[in-house]
Amino acid sequence: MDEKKISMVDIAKLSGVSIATVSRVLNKNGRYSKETEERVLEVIRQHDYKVNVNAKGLRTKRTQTIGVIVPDITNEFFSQIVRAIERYVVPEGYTVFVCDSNEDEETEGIHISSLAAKGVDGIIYISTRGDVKKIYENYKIPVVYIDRRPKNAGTLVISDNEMGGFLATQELIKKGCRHILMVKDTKPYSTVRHRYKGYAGALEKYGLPLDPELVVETEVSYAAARQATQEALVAHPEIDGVFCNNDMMALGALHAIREAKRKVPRDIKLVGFDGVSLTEICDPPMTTIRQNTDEFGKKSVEILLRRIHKKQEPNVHDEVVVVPVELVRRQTT
Amino acid sequence: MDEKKISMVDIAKLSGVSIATVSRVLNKNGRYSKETEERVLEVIRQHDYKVNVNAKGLRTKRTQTIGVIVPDITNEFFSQIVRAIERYVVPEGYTVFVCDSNEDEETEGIHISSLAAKGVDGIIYISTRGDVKKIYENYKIPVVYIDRRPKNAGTLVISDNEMGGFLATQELIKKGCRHILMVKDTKPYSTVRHRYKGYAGALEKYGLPLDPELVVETEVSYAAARQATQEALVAHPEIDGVFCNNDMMALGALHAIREAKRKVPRDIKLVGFDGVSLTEICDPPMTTIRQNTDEFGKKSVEILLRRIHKKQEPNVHDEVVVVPVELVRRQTT
DNA sequence: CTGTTAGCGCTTTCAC
DNA sequence: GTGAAAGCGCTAACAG
Repeated sequence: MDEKKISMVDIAKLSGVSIATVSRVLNKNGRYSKETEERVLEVIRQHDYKVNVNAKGLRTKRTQTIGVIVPDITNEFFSQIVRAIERYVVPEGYTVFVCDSNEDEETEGIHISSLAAKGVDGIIYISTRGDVKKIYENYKIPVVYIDRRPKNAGTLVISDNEMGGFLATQELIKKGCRHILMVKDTKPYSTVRHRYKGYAGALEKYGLPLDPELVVETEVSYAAARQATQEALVAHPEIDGVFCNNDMMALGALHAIREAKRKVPRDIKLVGFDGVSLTEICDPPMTTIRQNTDEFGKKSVEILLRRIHKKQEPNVHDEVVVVPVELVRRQTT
Repeated sequence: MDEKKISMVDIAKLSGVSIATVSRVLNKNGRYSKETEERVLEVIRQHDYKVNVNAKGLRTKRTQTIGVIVPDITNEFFSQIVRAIERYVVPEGYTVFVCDSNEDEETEGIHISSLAAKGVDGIIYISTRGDVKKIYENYKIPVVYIDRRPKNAGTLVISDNEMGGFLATQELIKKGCRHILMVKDTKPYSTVRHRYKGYAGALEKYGLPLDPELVVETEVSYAAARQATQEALVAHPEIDGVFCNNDMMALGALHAIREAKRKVPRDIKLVGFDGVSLTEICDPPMTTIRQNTDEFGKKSVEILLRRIHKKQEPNVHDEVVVVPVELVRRQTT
């Protein structure tokens, strides 16, 4: 009834071999006969035996486990990344610890040291910090940073944010906008800086002046962006295009524009950033810059696993993978 | 430079005591003097020592780890639950494995056996299955089911879905609706059944007929709900209220109604279900039934930890916690 | 091809 | 109050 969990010793006894042989079969290390293999495997199957990952990890210093730290799992953009990471890592036999930092540096620290204590084989990290401590130096755990680019990050996978800002702004310009408002996040993330750079670059390329009054900073939320846009629209009635730092903010802008009795896209055109699902289902569906979250997952997993398996000396040289973004043209431009 | 990871032996040596003592102060097991404690703790702090959870788990059969299985992490409702679970479990020293089943039964199975192999102390499980295998019987891992109620689930934490259906329908009736369309999910989940029951119950209570033609089943997506609503509106122009199985579907309905040139809430009123963020930011903001995801996390963690700590004999009696829902009145009613 | 054996880092009797 | 020592379940020499 309450038989205790079956272990390798049991399997060994039941199949009449030594535990070493069982271990070899399990790990496909060779040096056993076809028949032994079959017998052992059969016994394992019959008893639904599973190796104890703890014990294994204790010996091998591998846990088949990775940690993922995200700022906010309820943000669809981040949950998409988590999902993509899972998609690529589970088939390789890994399980993922998901840690939500709540955009809080201290919480991040707690998560990191807890992940270290659990002996994760690697970490994928979207950092809230501007400057990251050297996790690899401290814990010898390979880390891949994604999305944001903090100082001291070694390996990272990021979107081509500058190109995104450029494409968004260019789209507005090509559709006839001459006075383009950019609604920026106040946070000093690299993503924000790069998108702004793209915005400025596009203006320059098309010979439009960069009016600092048309660049407003605001907290990254629907409500804040809505209000900021509303105020900007009052102060600068000439605005005929808006580029927002992300989709949620763009939705705020959309509603502010509507409130101001201006028509989208007739009077004012609008582009968001990220490509989350709300851009498809808002009214009208929104033009946006889509980030390739699947590729984020794929690339970061690929690099992390390579490092874990030491095919590449960890953090010997920094590696930066830039994932292309894509303009998704819909009905706000 | 490449000093290997510090272990309990090192701490013991450095503080001039035995490893047994170090272990005792670490676990606050008593039987050591105040001074020893301070000395050991100081050394631990200086060297930023962290216990090896693997080794500890090997001895104690506890990993300070729980698994959470969700159907789709990119669905805000589920990611909110994950977040709430984390919020309550991390302070207790646990880390959570998040597993996305992609609404697929086979994937769920893979996750479960992988979680078992990792030796999680417990599992919180939103199952896609109608009937669940007895995880506790097979693996001796305590499980708390949440949100959905599959057959054979022991302990579970669910919303008062029937009450939700009732409240939604009652709200529509009280605002004057007489022909209320219900857009249901086709899946046979308990949540769907109960919401329907509440809908029917409200109609009955207020003496309105239950017209089977006004109950349509559709895939759970924005697009499907939009189309279903559109068709229903054509077939039944008398419809003056719509209750949807979830918010995403309600948004589809909202747009179908607008497409049909009917005004919300003037001509047709609308209530969703879940209370995700889109209900606040759609236009007009939507009346909905809010599920208390925080309470989901809190209660399920509470019960799970109680079982893990054997304060309660696991699954001896089934326990059902029903979390109240709440009508959030906004501008679609 | 197969078995023996020494630990991995920790908890927990059992002595003192 | 403290230490010695026996494993937890597994891998990886090493010896045959």
